[in-house]
Amino acid sequence: MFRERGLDNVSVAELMAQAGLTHGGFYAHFGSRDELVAEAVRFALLQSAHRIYLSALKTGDTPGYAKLIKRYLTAEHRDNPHSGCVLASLGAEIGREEGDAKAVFSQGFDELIRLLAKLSPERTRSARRAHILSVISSLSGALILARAVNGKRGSEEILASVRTTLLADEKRRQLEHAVC
Amino acid sequence: MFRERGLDNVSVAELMAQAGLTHGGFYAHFGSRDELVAEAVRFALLQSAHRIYLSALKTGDTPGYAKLIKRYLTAEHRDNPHSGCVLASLGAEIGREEGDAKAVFSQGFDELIRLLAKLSPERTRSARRAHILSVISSLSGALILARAVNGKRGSEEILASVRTTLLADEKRRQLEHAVC
DNA sequence: TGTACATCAGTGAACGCGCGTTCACTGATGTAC
DNA sequence: TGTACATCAGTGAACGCGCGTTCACTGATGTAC
Repeated sequence: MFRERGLDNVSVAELMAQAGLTHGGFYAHFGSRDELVAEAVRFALLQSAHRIYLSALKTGDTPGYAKLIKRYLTAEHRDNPHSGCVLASLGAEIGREEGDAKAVFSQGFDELIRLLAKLSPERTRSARRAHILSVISSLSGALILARAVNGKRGSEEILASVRTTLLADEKRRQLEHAVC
Repeated sequence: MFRERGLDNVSVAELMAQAGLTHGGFYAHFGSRDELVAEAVRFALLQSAHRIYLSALKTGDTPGYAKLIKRYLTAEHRDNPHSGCVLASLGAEIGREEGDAKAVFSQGFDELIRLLAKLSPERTRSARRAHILSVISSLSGALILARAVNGKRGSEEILASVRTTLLADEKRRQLEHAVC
């Protein structure tokens, strides 16, 4: 619900109703709404990390990041923020948060990068991190813009453009590696 | 104020107080809060477009997009969302909006891309658009992540990594152009 | 097996609060004569 | 130049509403004896 509507637009009552309960019982499970937000961010980030990593695992001769790029930048992902990447749906809002949510995000994000860095073909650890950070930035930025734009045409153009450009960049990168 | 706190976290009263007025007078200027939000998005987008274009204009032998990348991915930009790029600060929230704000954003975004596409060295119009869309996605995504992460170290790593990777990608792209 | 009691998730009314919006009113400004 | 009036941005109290949180209470479940 948070990923779909934003951190501010989900009330405790709605959320409890969705769980089939009434609002009062909420505080038997969480000390405050903020506490739940932090927990939700942790869960969504772990879920995203898990799925991103799985979809980026190499199979056959397709490099991991190529699969990641192709699966991330789809109309289906764009249209289903509720189950999609939390970086794209809540990243900006988490940046404005000050409490636990931001700390939880930071830690989870670092774990995600560490995980994904293993899939980069770069030679040094820092180069692998830089590579992955760049890919992740492109992907989340593109998804955000694809969601912000009105109308299918412009939205698809963003997804397709970034997908193509990113894959071409990765190919050139590989070529350079092969030459050197 | 919207770019700094998000579309939901600015009240009409606060906003009017900031303008040195009382809240009641608001409706002598806008029909509703939503109307103001749309107007604010239009203003911020025009401002961003203007500044991005100016900073991306070629000077001497530095390509336009290289300057854009270097100026966009700075700690100063990260720490000043109130005057910064609206794609990064409000993109995700605009994606959830349904009314005028989204329509206004879509139109302004298309104008921004058309403007920036002129600075791309690609040969065809669609290749220029694709190139610019990819750069803009990377930049806004990176800035969002740099803001979401807690602590200077991780945040600087994101900015530096994406800056370096993007500039290297652009160099490879140029090289390929020179060879072909 | 049966009884008394403790625990605690869940209920639903109530709270104080800040929100967007309305509205009767004010008072400075500009216009008509 | 002076007077009467219209206009309208701005004021501030009031509205209905939904919010996060509290709290006395319920009732099912598990434990002690």
